[in-house]
Amino acid sequence: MAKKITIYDLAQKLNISPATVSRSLNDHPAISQKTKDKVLLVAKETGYRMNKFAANLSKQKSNTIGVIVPKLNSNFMSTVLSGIEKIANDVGYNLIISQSLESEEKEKLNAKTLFDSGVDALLVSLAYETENFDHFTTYTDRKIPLLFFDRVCDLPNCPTISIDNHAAGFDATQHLIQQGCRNIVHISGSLKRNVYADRFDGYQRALHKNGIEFHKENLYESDLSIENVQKFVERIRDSKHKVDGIFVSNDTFAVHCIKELKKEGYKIPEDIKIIGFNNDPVSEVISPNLTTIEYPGYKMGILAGESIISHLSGSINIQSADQILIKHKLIKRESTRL
Amino acid sequence: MAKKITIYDLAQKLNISPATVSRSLNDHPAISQKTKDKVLLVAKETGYRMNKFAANLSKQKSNTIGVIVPKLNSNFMSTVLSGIEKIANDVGYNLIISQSLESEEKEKLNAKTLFDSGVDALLVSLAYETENFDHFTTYTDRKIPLLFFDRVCDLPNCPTISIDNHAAGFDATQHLIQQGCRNIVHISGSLKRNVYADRFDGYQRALHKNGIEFHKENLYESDLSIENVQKFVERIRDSKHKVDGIFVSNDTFAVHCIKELKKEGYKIPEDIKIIGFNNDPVSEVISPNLTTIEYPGYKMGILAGESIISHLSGSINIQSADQILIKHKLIKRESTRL
DNA sequence: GTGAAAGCGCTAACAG
DNA sequence: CTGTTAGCGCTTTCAC
Repeated sequence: MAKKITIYDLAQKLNISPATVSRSLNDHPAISQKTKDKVLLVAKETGYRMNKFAANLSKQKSNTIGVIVPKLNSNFMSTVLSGIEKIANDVGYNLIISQSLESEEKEKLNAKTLFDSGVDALLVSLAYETENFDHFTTYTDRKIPLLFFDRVCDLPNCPTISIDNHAAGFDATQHLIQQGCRNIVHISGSLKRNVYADRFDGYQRALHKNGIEFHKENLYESDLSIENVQKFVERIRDSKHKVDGIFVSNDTFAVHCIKELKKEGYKIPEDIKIIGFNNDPVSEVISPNLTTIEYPGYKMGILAGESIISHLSGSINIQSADQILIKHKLIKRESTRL
Repeated sequence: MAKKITIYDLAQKLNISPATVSRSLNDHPAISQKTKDKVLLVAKETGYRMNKFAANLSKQKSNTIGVIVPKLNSNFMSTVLSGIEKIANDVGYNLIISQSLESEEKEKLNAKTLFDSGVDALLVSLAYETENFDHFTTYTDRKIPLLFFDRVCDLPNCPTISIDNHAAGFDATQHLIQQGCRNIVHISGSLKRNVYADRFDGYQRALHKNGIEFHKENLYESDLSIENVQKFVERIRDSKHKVDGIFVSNDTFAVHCIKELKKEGYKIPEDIKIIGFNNDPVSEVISPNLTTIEYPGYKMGILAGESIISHLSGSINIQSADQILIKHKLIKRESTRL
């Protein structure tokens, strides 16, 4: 059982040529059903497993898709991956997953490694840091399908999948305003990334539309790691103008803000209303429940997977660089109740 | 730029043999530094990228490690993966990750696919369902390193990495007893899996040691999906003997139990004390904070990665099937306060 | 419908 | 220290 058996072994056993074996195994039309059946049978009996390397080398494709994500261990990202994996697996593709850990350097490295590994396509969600996109030209140059999801950039001919962060940011802020907030702080991630920049933009538009002036000091930019919560809460507490609403670009951070604010004696939502982003499971655990924007990660994964697969199978023209926008939804809960 | 350039091209350009090029590229000791430098230079200039398939085919190894997990999208699992990925990436291995979605069938399929993809090693955390382990013999037969983490099984010569669930279950229960609980319910996952079976065992031992009789009706077995929360809470409410403590094998479930119990009018921890498992981030978000057992996922990932890598590099004898136990820790919080 | 033979690009034993 | 020469196992023209 330990010995590797090749198509030559099968050919010999059956007294036919390796070529015929190969064709049978691949269900080639020009082979009689009888031969195919014979081959398949012996293949099964002998426990034949085809050597992917040889096939790949010969065919120049790998049946694998590379994925680069900032971090594996976030609820949102692993949900997306789960969706991608489902699709890929269903159609017989393997997934090579790597994380950039928010570092541009590592992202470059990952891109290179995955290229060398011969992935047929690449899915990426950008690192916080990334400003330069040259490491992707290797792919675009050779027409290897490249698709960005969530944290996207607008490289030519690269499909993107995300929600309308612009509109989502607007909706979130508008909701706070409707609930009576007038001095709203926005806690954002790196504005280099579309997701945060767009939300911030939506926030500003909402303020503007309601005749509320935007104050620069109401924008808190950070990497959204919860070490910053304390600092930000102090900043809110010490703010000259009483803060009555907070729009946080991330549920985890929002939830920890609530905890910290409660410790400081604030009543949520009476004193300050808070809205988060993502609809992470934590948002329903915190008390008061967190109002948030639903960001359907699994669906995003499914769509990303399907999109890249259809590119690969050539059923869609790669040139038609589509931009898929997934619908978001405002989920009203206690943290912004009147 | 789009043309693929091979070692033959380099050889020709440099007027040396392809073999020398190959050796130089691989930093073979028997090549003069001068030649290496020349080769490397031209390689860089021409944008040479080695073809992994050819190398793999020739070397009969792939530099990839397969991973099968039940679900990608759980905080614990993605944390573990994050650790594995870090190690793998550091030493130049790729990770092919697939999920069984708790199905034995899918696990079998994944194992087969990964085998066909030529992974050099396999890491697996078992599905809920899995009862038969024959799909792994393909690996053991061919001496492909196989390692189980978290949800393990005791196949011969397969290293395992987990915590001492036995002891952890004991500690959790003992803590409840110390806090005055006498009628403790245990909410468990599938007892087919070591992690749950062992914890249950620890629970029973603790009861026994304290002279408390175990009642079968105090064991609630399920798949721990939160749809069951309501049902279980009703069962607790309607229990003949007043339940005063709950040991839940999973923080997410525990947290939702707390929410539901509070709705039912129970005071936590006054009426019922609760302890969870894993130390998921949610455990600190719920009010009252959840007492739990810390289960260091990242560390587990790191160790799993290191262990498999050292097997692969032959520095450790695969036969010495080690069992690595990671230390757990009781984290006391409000949900079990006296 | 099937076979012969030439690669795919790299590695490694064997010579020198 | 470097070159020669076989493969690795599969696919794929081009014949028959």
